[in-house]
Amino acid sequence: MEPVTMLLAMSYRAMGDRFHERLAQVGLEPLRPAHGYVFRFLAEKRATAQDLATHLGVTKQAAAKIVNELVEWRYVLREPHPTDKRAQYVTLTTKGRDYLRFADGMWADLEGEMAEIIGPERLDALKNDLKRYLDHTGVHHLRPVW
Amino acid sequence: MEPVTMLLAMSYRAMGDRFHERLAQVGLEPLRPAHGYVFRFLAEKRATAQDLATHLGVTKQAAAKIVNELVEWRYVLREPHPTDKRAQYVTLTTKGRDYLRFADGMWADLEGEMAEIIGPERLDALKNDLKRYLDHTGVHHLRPVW
DNA sequence: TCCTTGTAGACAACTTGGTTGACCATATCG
DNA sequence: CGATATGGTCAACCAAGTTGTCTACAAGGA
Repeated sequence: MEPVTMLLAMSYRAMGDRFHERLAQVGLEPLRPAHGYVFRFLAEKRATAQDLATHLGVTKQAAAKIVNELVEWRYVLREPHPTDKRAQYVTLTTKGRDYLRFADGMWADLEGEMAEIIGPERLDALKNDLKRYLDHTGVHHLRPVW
Repeated sequence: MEPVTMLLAMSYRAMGDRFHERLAQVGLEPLRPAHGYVFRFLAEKRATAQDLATHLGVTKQAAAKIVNELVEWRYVLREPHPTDKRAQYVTLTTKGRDYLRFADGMWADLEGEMAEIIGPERLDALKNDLKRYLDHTGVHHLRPVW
């Protein structure tokens, strides 16, 4: 029997691949997981590039690159920081918020698909088991660089 | 509730991190997942660099780099192909086989740890559910580049 | 046999997504 | 006010892959 590690990795990959397949079908830019992480972060609070860097667990330079891409693609825009003239806030555009809704819907679809296959009650049990494992091992935040 | 995708990714990462922690403790070279894949492949059959490339799902050049590292670190060695003067077989050294045993033991330990946390019967169910999902989505082989 | 076509492996240049280091302008604290 | 810390940018580097090219050998006809 295959080790759990493999099964976890493969399942994650399977879902991720299906996600990106559909992304490509819709003709969207090739967004990476890190971008999704940025969107979700920005949806909750205003943040500077440095805030994003901290949240993503990368250097500010790496975060700046990501922000640059997203600005070019019109998913986010920079606006002046009200009190700190060095800093700039990064905020979601309408396109950015639309993408986030779209992505959330798709993840939900994929999870629903899984529920159909293994049964909703098994899915629930599975999620609970994984959460208990994570709780025990003390992993609560995950860098989006996988 | 967090989406399954996140939970799968985080659980995989948690196990992987624990694995590499222990690797580092033992003072071994910083082997990546791809290396483990190579070992497991070589343990079963003799293979050329090209065979490995196909198995790993990367170009032969990328496979050649990996083989070079492993040769430097004395985990594998090259020997002439008996019938094809172009090709070379890559075979595990004793050090390579030792590593493989060590790694297998550690993965088993980590799985045992998970069994303790969520219960052996839940672990079993979880693995079965994931397998059913993978079966359904048609993912049977996974490239080690995650 | 020879000749064409295919393939294993090496070498080099490029790409991607990160890193470190240096710097400027502005903030902040004693 | 002055020393020190911090946000953002620029530039150089690195790691792990890619594509493209080349050589030597293999293999299957004509």
